[in-house]
Amino acid sequence: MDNLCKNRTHNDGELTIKNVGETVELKGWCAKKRNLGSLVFIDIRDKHGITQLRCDEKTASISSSIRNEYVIYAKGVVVERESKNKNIPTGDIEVDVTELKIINTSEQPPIYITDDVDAVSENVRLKYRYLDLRRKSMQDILKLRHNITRSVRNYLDNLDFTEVETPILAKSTPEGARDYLVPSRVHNGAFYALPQSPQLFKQLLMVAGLERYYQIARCFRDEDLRADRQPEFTQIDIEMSFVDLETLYSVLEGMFRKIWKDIKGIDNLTFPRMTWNDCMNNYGSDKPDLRYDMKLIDISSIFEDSDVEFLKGKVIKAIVAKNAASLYTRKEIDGLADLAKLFKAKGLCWVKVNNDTLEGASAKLITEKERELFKEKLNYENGDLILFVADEWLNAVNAMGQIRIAVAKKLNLAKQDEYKFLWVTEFPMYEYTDDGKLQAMHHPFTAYIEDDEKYIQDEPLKVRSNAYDLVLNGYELGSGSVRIYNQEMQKKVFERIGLTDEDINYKFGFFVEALKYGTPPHMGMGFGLERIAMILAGTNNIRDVVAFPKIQSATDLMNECPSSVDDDALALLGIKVVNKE
RNA sequence: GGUCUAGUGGUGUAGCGGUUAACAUGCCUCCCUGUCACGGAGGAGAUCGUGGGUUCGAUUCCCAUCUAGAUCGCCA
Repeated sequence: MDNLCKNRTHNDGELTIKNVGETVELKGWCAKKRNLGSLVFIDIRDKHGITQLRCDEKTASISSSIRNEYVIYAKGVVVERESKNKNIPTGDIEVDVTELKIINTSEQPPIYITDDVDAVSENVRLKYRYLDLRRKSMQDILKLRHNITRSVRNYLDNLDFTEVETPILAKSTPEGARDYLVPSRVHNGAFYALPQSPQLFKQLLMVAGLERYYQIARCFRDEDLRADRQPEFTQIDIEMSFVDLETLYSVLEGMFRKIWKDIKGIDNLTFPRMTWNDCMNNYGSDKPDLRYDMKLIDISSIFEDSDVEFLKGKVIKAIVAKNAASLYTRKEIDGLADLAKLFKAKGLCWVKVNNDTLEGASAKLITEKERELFKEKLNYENGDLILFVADEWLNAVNAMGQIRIAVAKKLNLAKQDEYKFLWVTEFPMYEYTDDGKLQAMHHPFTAYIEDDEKYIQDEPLKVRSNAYDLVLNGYELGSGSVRIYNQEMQKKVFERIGLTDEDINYKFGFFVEALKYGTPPHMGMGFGLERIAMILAGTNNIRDVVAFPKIQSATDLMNECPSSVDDDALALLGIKVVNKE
């Protein structure tokens, strides 16, 4: 067996017509065997590619017993093929095998290793992830992730950033997402929490004087999963001291320019900015997909004096879906209405434009006089479908934002290979929870815009914060903010959300303490690595860009975690499980 | 926790109130010297997710449940 552990002379993707005549030794997996009787072709595969082995009578006894996914060794001479395969780089040659050995056998694989992903259900792929990852497309994605982080590290290293690892075992924070807890053996009844983000640590590194920090940081959130959300994920985490916001923007834009240049060869990215308020008004979303336009148009003024009760005095937002009238059946429009209702709108109005007349359920709501203004505002043409919602401002924009997305999807407006970044700026500082309590929209260490200080007491929703998101193609890539370094401002922010000194001390004691010791002005941002990878890989499923992902129930189908542990282990931790499944 | 969708040989699908449960691929045996998703002949392999109900009869209809996905809530 020993000689089977020797190096191979070549990998399985590099032999070409230039190598003809050379004696080579290859190793890899049997990807496919084609048995023509006394002549057998075997495709040997490693991470570099596939080479065809030509096995005749000399090796018949071995070749006959080789099955898919056996690990094999082949020695032979590179020869030009009689019939060539233009589809693979090694298609001009084959190896005329003189020596063939089985290094390892394989059970019949539950999945066939092919790049036709649809050939296997995702659950089977996830259960046998190590086989799934043999597929070239999956290995390409792992390399893509590697290339992203490599670009990030290269870029930030050149700008004098220091990568620092922050703890995985940390202190539970009482706000935000649910924490994953880890029981302490030494201190029974006490728990570590896995970090939701390195937020507090990176700010402490600014207090410490690192000035420029980054980390490819693993984060954990015990919340329900989504197509773009995993309970553990990786954040490109960045923080800077002694810079202004423009500098931060340009550093971060430069990082994305480098990533896209390195990976896609694209160097014409632009980074427009829009305030949160404009964004909500124009697109009904704080993460709009700008690959298509179809802005929300405000037509409230047209119906100010309407006799129709549910239009009068309401905020009315409309979209014009170009040439969509004939594409939507009544039933499909009803589906859109259901969607609008799901987002708290009371209903959805629609009209189709046909020969300059308005047709459809809502046409009768619009008087002759209003029609002129309607036409002028919306600038519609024959064949267009007009959809609008009348409601309170937030409900109207939210609902129409969702309608805009749904219509764009049906009309296939977004191009796969287009990349539209957007900075969304000036997020509100505060928001109300469902039970009527005021809370910080981002986090309570975010600085507000000083001009708005006058609103804090009486009109807190008008206070804008120095928080910003970077959005790409409808995904939130990351968010960040200018942090509070001024004790007075911090006090005001805490006070307004009703935190007493006691609360503050209990929740953020060590952190607030640290900020008292000469905190420099600082700001930063965190980006979801998986979302970046998803977009670059052209997938809309985060599991595709994670080597060993968890499914919607937060379990791992391969290693079957989480799992119960034996009573001794629990006793050591002072833990008793009450409702054991 | 809510809503919607799906569960049929190893894998991917079809089907239907009464079928020998179909097809492809994979697997096994045999034939084949130019294949490359090789081809040809034959064969094995499925209590149709689970439990109840309706029915003379259920894989099919109904209810429950489990599992998976999408989504709302949630994700400061």
